[in-house]
Amino acid sequence: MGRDATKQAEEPDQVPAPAPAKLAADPASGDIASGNQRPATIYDVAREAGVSHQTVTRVLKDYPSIRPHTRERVLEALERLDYRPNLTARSLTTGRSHRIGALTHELQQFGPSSVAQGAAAQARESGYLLDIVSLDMSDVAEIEQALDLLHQHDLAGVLALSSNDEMTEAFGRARFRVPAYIATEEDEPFSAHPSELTTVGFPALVNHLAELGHREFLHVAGPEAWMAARNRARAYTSALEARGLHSAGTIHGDWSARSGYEAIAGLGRDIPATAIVAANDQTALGVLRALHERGLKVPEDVSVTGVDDIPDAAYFTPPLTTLQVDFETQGRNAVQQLLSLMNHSTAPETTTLPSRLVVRRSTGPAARR
Amino acid sequence: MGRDATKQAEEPDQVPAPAPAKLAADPASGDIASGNQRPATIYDVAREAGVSHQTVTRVLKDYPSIRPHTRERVLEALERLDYRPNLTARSLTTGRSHRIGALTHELQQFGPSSVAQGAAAQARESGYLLDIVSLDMSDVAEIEQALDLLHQHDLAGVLALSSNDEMTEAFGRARFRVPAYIATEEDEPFSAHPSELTTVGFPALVNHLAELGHREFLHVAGPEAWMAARNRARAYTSALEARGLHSAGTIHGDWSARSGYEAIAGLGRDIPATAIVAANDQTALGVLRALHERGLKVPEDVSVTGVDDIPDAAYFTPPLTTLQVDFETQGRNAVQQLLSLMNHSTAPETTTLPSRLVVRRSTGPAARR
DNA sequence: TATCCTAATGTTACCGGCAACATTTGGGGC
DNA sequence: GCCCCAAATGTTGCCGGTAACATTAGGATA
Repeated sequence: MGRDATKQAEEPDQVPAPAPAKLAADPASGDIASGNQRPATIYDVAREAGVSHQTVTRVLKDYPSIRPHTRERVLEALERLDYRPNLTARSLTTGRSHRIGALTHELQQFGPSSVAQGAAAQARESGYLLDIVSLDMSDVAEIEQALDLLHQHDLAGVLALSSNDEMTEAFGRARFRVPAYIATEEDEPFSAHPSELTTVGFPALVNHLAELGHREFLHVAGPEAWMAARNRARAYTSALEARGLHSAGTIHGDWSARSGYEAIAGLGRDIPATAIVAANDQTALGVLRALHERGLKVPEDVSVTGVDDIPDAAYFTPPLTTLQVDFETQGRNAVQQLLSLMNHSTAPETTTLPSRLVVRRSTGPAARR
Repeated sequence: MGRDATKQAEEPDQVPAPAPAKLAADPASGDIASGNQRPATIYDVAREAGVSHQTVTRVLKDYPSIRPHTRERVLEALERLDYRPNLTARSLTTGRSHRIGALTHELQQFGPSSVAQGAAAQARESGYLLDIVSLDMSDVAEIEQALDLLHQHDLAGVLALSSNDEMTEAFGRARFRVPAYIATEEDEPFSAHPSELTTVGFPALVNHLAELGHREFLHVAGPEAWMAARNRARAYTSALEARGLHSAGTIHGDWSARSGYEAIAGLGRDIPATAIVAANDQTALGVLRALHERGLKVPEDVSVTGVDDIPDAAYFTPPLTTLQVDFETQGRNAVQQLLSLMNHSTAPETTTLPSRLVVRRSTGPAARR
């Protein structure tokens, strides 16, 4: 991989570290006004307000029976000392933390990182922090080791943001002491309802292609061990069947442009389809490249579609027709599901934006063969 | 460290519907074999071994003076009860946690997410967990709110993984109680050493273009508020100057393909350069698209280069000449720097792979104008 | 005004580890 | 065999909250 880097440091009040560069941290030394060295505890507040620490707790939790006068004083003390609860201490007694562990894979990819982004945002809004552990999902042992690590950290729940069979297996084996949830794009049996891609996306995509006259399709899928890949492949197939069309085949790739390229490069002299449906936009990019090198024009000779609608897709050559996927909402939903498990409440009806078909220039009338 | 892994792409999943996917909460049955309901504490272990809890602690920390016989028994008890330290409790007393807060932006972008990935991996290998907070960096108030949240969570340190001026400002204002470190690609004054891009990458890139006969260059940069964008722009300029060449201008974009497209689309009838140096590959993709729509051929009419070497770059039309950037190592280094700050040890000499020039087909001999 | 009862507030214990200090060993020197 | 001291191990207290239980205070009642 490449390289390059830079960095620079910064530093706190008390750390006499050797920091090379310097970033303003604490210009002055004697902080009188704001920062007291150690953060205030409920005991400090109690002393300040002239009450017991328990009363402070009660005020903090809006306990009903507290005399207005007392509450007033406590609130003032809280304000004056700029009290912030120590979440660590709280977790220790309550046994509940406010952190959610999230396992993910290949964070560089647009999908997973978008899901993570959404999950992190939702977690934050719900008062949680998301601990992200990115790992090599092909190694069950590594996944289990990661789960073990998460356990020690006393999390409120564990989330699997992107998942393949290994992850499912590791999750199945793990003996969680906290709620755990696997977010997946797969339909049954993992999800009560079929995914938007299955119900809306692929049918719309196939419809679009069929109306352009295409009758022969080829699918370049993701890795078989991935639930999302299987699901998309299945959605592809069933959408074709629903229209009485037939797939000329499915080639498994690994979501990358390279694998899309190789899938097409590996075909014989003739391409057995007029439309190539890639499982994601990256793969489609590789397909476009391979077709270009074969001297085939898109969409005049072959139509190509992707899934995801990554920002770059609109700038491919040609711009890619694809299915939008709302990753961010997926991430948010996953967190909400987990939170509902944690609260033993019924799972909220999550809604995802429908998987919309975005038609660009990579699809056109089927070529006469 | 860096496993190079050419990646196999991957991709997330979508949680379309509510459907409690799979969850494993403790079946709450009688776990006999492995999992005891509550995890064992040092007190449990002490009882099991017939010693005091403090002796257990000593064994755990390899305290010197412990009779072999005693140690033996404690070790056995630890094993038997499958003891795992409760990190929360430990943090409470020691005042040090094993979590690092990381602020980042636009996690969907390849650069930031790769940095995050590397940082997460390094953190894990060092026994830490990375708490990622992804936020809108343009809002100083939001950054400060996030920092506040992080503070409550009692972290061992705080890291800014991708940074612009707002982030710097917020960091400067924040009164950290723990070490904090800003990872950035910028050279002085933020980094002791100039970045690899400045010393190696851009000179090599400009050299390559100059040898192809290019004399007129255009730079499509990242957003001005981003340190990395400024740094790359500066590296570009100084590399040109070093060869006595001159830049025809710098247009600021926002790292996206769209901004690359608009930068070129917004130019007048003539493009004032034979080589366009984009600040990153995405921007370059947009540039390629815009040139294509103008009927200009790459590299026959104009040469285009990027920076980052994202996996897709090799499949652009045409495949992109670019500078490799080792984001993962950047992330790892940032964590190491932070850890050294935390330990009051001298900052480790971090090494990054040099920024290598990857020549593909988007650059060629300068067109006669 | 004495009595009760509940509202209001205070005290104690505990979560699980760690550290300071206290106490018990055991082996060498005499 | 006795003493002594360092080695080996034990006890106590504390980190900052929360919860259970205890106590006090004040108004209503008699």
